[in-house]
Amino acid sequence: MSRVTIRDVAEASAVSIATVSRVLNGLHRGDPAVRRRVLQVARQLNYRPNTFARRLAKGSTESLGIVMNAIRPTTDYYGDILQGVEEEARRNGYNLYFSVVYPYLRALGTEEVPKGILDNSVDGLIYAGEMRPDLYERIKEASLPLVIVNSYVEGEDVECVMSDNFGGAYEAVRWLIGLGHRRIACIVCGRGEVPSVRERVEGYRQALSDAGISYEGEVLVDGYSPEDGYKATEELLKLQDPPTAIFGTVDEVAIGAIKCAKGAGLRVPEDLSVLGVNDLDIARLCEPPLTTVRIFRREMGRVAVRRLLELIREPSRKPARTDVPCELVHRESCAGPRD
Amino acid sequence: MSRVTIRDVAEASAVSIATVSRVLNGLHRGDPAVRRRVLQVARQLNYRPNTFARRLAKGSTESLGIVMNAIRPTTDYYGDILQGVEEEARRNGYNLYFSVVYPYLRALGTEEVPKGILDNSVDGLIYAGEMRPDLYERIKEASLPLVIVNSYVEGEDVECVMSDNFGGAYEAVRWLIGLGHRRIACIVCGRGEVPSVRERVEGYRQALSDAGISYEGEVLVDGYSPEDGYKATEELLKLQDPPTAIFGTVDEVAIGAIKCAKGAGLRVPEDLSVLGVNDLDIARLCEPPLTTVRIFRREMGRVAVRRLLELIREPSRKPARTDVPCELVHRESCAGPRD
DNA sequence: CTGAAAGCGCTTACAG
DNA sequence: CTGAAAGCGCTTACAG
Repeated sequence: MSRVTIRDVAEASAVSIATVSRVLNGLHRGDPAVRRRVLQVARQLNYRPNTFARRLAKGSTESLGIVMNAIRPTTDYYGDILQGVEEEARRNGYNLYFSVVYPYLRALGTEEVPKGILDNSVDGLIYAGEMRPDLYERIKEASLPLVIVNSYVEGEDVECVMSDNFGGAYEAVRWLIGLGHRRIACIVCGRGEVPSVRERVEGYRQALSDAGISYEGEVLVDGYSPEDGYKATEELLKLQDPPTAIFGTVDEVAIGAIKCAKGAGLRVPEDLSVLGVNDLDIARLCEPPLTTVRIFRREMGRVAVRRLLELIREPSRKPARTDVPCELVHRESCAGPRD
Repeated sequence: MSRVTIRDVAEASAVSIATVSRVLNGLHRGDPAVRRRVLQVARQLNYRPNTFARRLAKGSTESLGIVMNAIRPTTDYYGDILQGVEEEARRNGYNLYFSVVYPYLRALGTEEVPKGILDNSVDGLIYAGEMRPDLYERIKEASLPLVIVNSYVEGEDVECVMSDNFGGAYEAVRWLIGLGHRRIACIVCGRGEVPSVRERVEGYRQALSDAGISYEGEVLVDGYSPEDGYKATEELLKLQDPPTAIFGTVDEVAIGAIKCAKGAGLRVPEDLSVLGVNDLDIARLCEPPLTTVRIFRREMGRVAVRRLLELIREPSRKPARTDVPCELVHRESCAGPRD
């Protein structure tokens, strides 16, 4: 690219490269006229320092890496996290390397790990989504500072940023109970195997039991799609004691539940209340608009970067979990039960 | 991070650092036993070459940058482009720097340009979205190889990757005409000021004029949201000769149009056909599911990387435009007109 | 084939 | 305060 180096600037300003370096780094304490001259020459020559030389000399990369493990990193969920991470990284003067872990590569038995992320080109790593064990091992080997977003590693002491899944679910279901509902069902995505969903289910259970309610309304589904929610709702409506409200552990299944209910001739929310989690864009657009537990995804991304920078500065710090609070968003898919 | 250098590996294997370097780069032609030994020692020592030293020595960065200019880079549209770019960059052994240009920074008068992207840390740049003039100037100054996705710079010779907006719109509207529609309206997002929308409108017009139809049905709206589509449709339905079909230049406005029509007591598609462009996730989920012109966003991202690598290898190549073909996706929001 | 050495473009003690 | 010099960790002609 640009072929002008610090040497060119030094010659043209009649000073040493050391002085140029100092001026450019704001470390120059001498004659202001010299300072001004160097700056002007640098601008004139369109000088751009070589990042790699600088990093080699300084020993720090001034870069972070983000790795996302999501079938599709383009949904609101991961996309918003990414944006939060980018914002906060930039605010702190860090570049950001972006990479994706493709689940299908694992299926193929490939050990593919993002090139350049584990090879010293980064001061620390943010990992969003379910952690792959092989990757975790490599990160540990490299003793790379790490923050996981929206997941963690069972039995390992690792820094992570989550939303307050338990609290959010608990509040939401308690509110449903306050509306008069007793028969509240729960659609459990991914068979409840993922931490975030599991925690939401726990919040749901706790709210019921704190209210002295016992109701057998949990349905496990494999995925996270409207179709999954649809099927689960079909089952639920066949129950001898069908629910008056459904808590979907994810907006998508809640939307599938609405579709199914409407197809069965039920009105939402008059005949059936439906509640989601996440507040994706579609939650606002569906009919009726979905009442849901909002998760502050960008904030989670920002917090993750802050934690990571702390970890980089103080590697001995004990890893901890940070919960970003949720918020119940009232829209039109919930009301009191009729009976 | 890792403190073991090529020198350590050399000592432990009793060879020179030159040999280690050759072995590690697959350039070693000597004794296979030596090769094996070096490799083994490197693994044992958990040696990771310092990327920055390597890049400084080689003179190439093996990195690309992607800059996205979107209010929210997390929608399907830009998210999918990003994923395509990441895939193809990785496939070619390149790291990817990610950055966002925030429109509000421009509004604030800030000249904020992604740090580290223009300062030699990248071999080339992919820019998705509307190009900011100040940024374009800086990229030109740095003579950084550039590919723009989903936009271009008026009057400048710049490599770009677009979807075939004209062709996609043309085919879609022609199909609507084949169904028997004559009064086909068009909701023009962003007042038609953005290239992609403008091209879609041109395709719409051409299809009408090729069929000998003249109908005054274009409505300009400011944004790209369902609300914009809703308002536009209110206007259209008040017309003395209301349309029997509406072509939304973007899925979101098409969805707003459906909502408005249903609210006004019209059935979709029986009383009004609605057509979108993009095939976002919501197109499948709304009611009725939206017939739309699918844009292959990931493919656009992949193509952009290929073009960029060509440009890097052959900087004298004349910049050109690549169109990724679209595809009409038939769902349930369109039918023949009643009258 | 292999090693000693120069060089990539910076930063930063170290003298002066 | 400022310059000459060493050093960051690699790659790669250049000799041998």
